[in-house]
Amino acid sequence: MGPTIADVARVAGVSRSTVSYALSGKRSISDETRQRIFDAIHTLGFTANAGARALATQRTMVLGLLMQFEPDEFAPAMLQYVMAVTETARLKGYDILLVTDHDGPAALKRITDSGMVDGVVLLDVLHDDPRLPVLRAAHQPAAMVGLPADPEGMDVYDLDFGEAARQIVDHLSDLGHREIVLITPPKHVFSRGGAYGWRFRDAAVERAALRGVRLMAHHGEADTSRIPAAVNQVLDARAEATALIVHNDATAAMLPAVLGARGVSVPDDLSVVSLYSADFARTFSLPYTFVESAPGLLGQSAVEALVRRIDSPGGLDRPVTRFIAPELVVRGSTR
Amino acid sequence: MGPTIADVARVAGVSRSTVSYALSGKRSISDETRQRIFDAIHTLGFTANAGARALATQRTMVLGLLMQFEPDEFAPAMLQYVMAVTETARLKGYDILLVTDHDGPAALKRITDSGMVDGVVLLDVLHDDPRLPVLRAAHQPAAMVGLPADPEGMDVYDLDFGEAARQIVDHLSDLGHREIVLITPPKHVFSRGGAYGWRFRDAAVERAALRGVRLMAHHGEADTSRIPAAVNQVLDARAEATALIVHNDATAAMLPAVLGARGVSVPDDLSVVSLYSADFARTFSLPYTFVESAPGLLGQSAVEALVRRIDSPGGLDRPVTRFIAPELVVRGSTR
DNA sequence: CTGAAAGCGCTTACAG
DNA sequence: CTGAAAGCGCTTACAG
Repeated sequence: MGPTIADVARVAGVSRSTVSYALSGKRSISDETRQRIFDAIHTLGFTANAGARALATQRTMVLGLLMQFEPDEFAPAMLQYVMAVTETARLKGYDILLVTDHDGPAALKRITDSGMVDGVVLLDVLHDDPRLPVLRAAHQPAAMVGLPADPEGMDVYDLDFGEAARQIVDHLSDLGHREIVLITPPKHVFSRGGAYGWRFRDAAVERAALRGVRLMAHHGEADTSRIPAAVNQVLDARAEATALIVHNDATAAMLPAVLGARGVSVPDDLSVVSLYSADFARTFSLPYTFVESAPGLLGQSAVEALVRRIDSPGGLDRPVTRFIAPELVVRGSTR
Repeated sequence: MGPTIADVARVAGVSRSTVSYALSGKRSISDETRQRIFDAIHTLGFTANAGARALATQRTMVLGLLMQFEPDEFAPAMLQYVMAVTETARLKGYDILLVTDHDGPAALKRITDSGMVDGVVLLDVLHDDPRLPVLRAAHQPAAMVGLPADPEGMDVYDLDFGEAARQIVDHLSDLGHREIVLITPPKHVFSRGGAYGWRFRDAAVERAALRGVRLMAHHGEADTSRIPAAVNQVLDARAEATALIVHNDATAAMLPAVLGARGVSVPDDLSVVSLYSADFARTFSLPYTFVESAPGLLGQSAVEALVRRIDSPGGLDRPVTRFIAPELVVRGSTR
């Protein structure tokens, strides 16, 4: 195809190894020689072949990004992870192989065994994620977003959902609310093993009890077309509730329309707090007080940890589970 | 790292070439030998190294997907292209290298010159797209979604926006509407060179003139937080209008809330037609009559064309520009 | 039906 | 400061 390192060597009148060293800077080269080499590189338009380099160095400079677009998932939020991951990877010199196969374990095995990537980022890790056994067998560096049951040996980054729930309940309780409704992620998120669902809910329930507040949790509706009816139903059933916590992107996105149609004004009739990213709020023009879910920070942290681990193969530092501290952003939807 | 083809050969008691041929099926092998080979492969857990294979075959089985997440873009719609592209690629045996660099031409040159991919899919191609010169110089198979000024030598897939506009105008005109407002993509889409903006608008204007209908085009607002005000302003200025055409995802997503707040009921007070994908409509629970923008079909077609071209390097068939025929889906938001 | 060997395009000890 | 050579792990003509 394009020119090879041999062509550059010939034009510059040096050996291939010298060209290689000029490229990598791994040994000193006389100014004059280096000049000739880079001139040759320029006139030929040479770029090193990635495959050959990977074969020789055992490094592909590619990271795998494993995610699944569940058909029943609310996709817009996923995109923010993708953006953060690809951007951070590029900053560190890596490209991203995007893997969305329905069969996650098989896909992971494929890209890992064939040496296509130097490491993998797993998104939306489940409590008992079927990809983890594959990962452990593969002995590939990995970083994940989402807390598995057994994070041993893995770098895990996730929001501290428990703390997020406590902050929100405290905030509402401090304001005097005594009847709170919580809309959690849809049922299938729980049964699939999305731990963030019950980590948030259980902490909210516990904290509410501690503070003498009544908090009732309801599953959010997965089918967007049925969300308005579902929200209305919950609100009807809990007429005494003065505050609503929404831990579900799809419901949050539709809430202004639903509450508007219902004639409920926020925060006069109802205080509302949600959990999502500021970007998400902007896209959907959501005005609610919220806890930042920090997809950008999580994606970035995961990639940085992964790259660090790739760079120190010995494993200098032990793998960590790190919880991002949640941050409550008051926007005036509560009183 | 893992076992190599040499390990398999040794265990099976054959030569490396025989193992390779057993894998590829490119020459006949005795049943007994093949059995021994696959046994060895299984017990060793062998998977061919992708880099080595790519170096030998000049094929990486990876496609580059080039897209930009413009900060001012409404991202949710982008995701549907990504899903269609990755899914179709996998079906054809390819993986996807996701490239989102802000400097598109440089990124394209990088992955192309280094031989990381066998071909590229360009999304959101502009009228005078700076990536095209790079592509032509690279001599890499490519397929694009979005119509460039000069598609010569390129496989281009795009919706027939002109026809979409005509169908919509005809539909409204047939229903008796004589005053129509069109909200186009934001101004920056036009100045950036997103041809779909003016292809739709110009066709709508022309068709309206032909049918004796007044049609006023207004740029959509890019800043989501300012969309409600912008829509209200347009509607105030065109109080006589009985129909609204929305060619802007962000505005469409917020339209139910905006019209609801305004007390406008559809289709009694105003007929509404939009242009988006059915998936998008579902995500945002949009009830409007619309023309399907077909991101799934476009992404799939582009990948299939790309793979075809990769497989027939001679270039058996000439590159084509193919417009997907738009399809009007009546949902009862017009009368 | 099978094997020995060259080659894909790099990197990196080993020598000088 | 620079070069010759081996090696990374595959594939594929060339021979038999």
